[in-house]
Amino acid sequence: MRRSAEQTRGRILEAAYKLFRRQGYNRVTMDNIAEAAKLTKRTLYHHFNSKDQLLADVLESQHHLAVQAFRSFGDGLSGSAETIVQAMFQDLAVWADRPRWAGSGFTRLVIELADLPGHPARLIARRHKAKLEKCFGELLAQSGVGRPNKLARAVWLLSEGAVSLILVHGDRGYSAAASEAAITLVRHHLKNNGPELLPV
Amino acid sequence: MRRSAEQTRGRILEAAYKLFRRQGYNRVTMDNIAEAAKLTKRTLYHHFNSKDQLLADVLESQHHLAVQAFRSFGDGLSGSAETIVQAMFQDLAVWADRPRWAGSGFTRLVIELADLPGHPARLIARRHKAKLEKCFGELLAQSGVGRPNKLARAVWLLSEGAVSLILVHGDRGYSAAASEAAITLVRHHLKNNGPELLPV
DNA sequence: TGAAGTATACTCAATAGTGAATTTACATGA
DNA sequence: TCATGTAAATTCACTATTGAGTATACTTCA
Repeated sequence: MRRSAEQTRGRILEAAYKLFRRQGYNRVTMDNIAEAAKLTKRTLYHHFNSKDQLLADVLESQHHLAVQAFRSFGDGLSGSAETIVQAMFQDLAVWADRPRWAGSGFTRLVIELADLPGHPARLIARRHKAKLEKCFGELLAQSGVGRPNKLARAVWLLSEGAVSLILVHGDRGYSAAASEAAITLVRHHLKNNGPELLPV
Repeated sequence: MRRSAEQTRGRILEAAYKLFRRQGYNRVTMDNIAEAAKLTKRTLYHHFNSKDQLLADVLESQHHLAVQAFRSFGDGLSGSAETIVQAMFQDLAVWADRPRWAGSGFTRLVIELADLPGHPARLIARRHKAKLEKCFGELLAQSGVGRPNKLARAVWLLSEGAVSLILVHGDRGYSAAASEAAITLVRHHLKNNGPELLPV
């Protein structure tokens, strides 16, 4: 089955991501992944050198998917900064409401590996979060707000906080609270940094 | 050494917390803990039935310590809501600046166990976070602000977000951004909910 | 035929938990 | 006051299992 290599690889990445996202790194075994991808462990090792390597590749591929998803989310919007932020938290609420939701796979894995600063997965996760924050800033810039990156960061903080606290409490109320606080910040920001007539 | 039981137990709890906080649950072994507490694994099992049980007891004891610490933090303050919030983020910045800081042990463990909703450690962590948020609300109430719990939650979200993002990026700039956003929220809140002349 | 892909069946180390014996500190009786 | 019984505290050496990674052989397609 020479031709299916890429396909097999994809199937493994997908199965591995599902498991890592839900159960973290340590509690997922290579056997689990093999079973989920419907092949044997030996085949897994044919495609990936090690568990760490697999994790890194999984995050790399998810990174691209997430950036794409964010871009298409942004393309669907074309309103004020307030509209954008509202849509974002709306999305968060829907996302966090899924049955066995267990937070962002990236955040989860970074935290699990928090004491291993040099781990490749951490570097990828870091790049990922930075990229999304940047994309969000660009989206806000398009809406014409001044100092978009500053606003993006503040809103991003609320969103990350909401993810953490929803996980801890299982209470989606935190999403609404974060949304409200974010809107307040947006309005305040608009007053002080004004919507620029000529977006930079 | 009949009398030292309580002492030994304490030593174990302390050593276990240090390890769990830094390395999470799965990557810490009972042997590690025994070694850190300078005793054998069998003694560990004399004091605690299982690793899960130990984790639960560790969090329980840390919960009490953290609440005490927060209370004494609160007692040292007696200013406006703005002062309180500023002090809080100042504390966060100092805390996160410690050499091998790895975030809040509670958040970390909850996230690691995110897919095990019934785990006793999660219930304790949940109670813990709720309690701290409540204490924070009470502190704000003392400063005379209206709807203190609402403000507390918004600020708390920023603080949790900052912890996450500092962990991901190792960049303390997030603490400053969170602090600034929090101050903005406080001022806005004071304008709309006014400092009540007669604190409820 | 040959190389990519897959399977069976293994190795070796690590780890949660245990069995049984040993030591220690205190309470009690003489 | 001092021997001594006793239960708590501790140790050493073990089991059973799990999990990352591998040796080798078989299969399929170009």
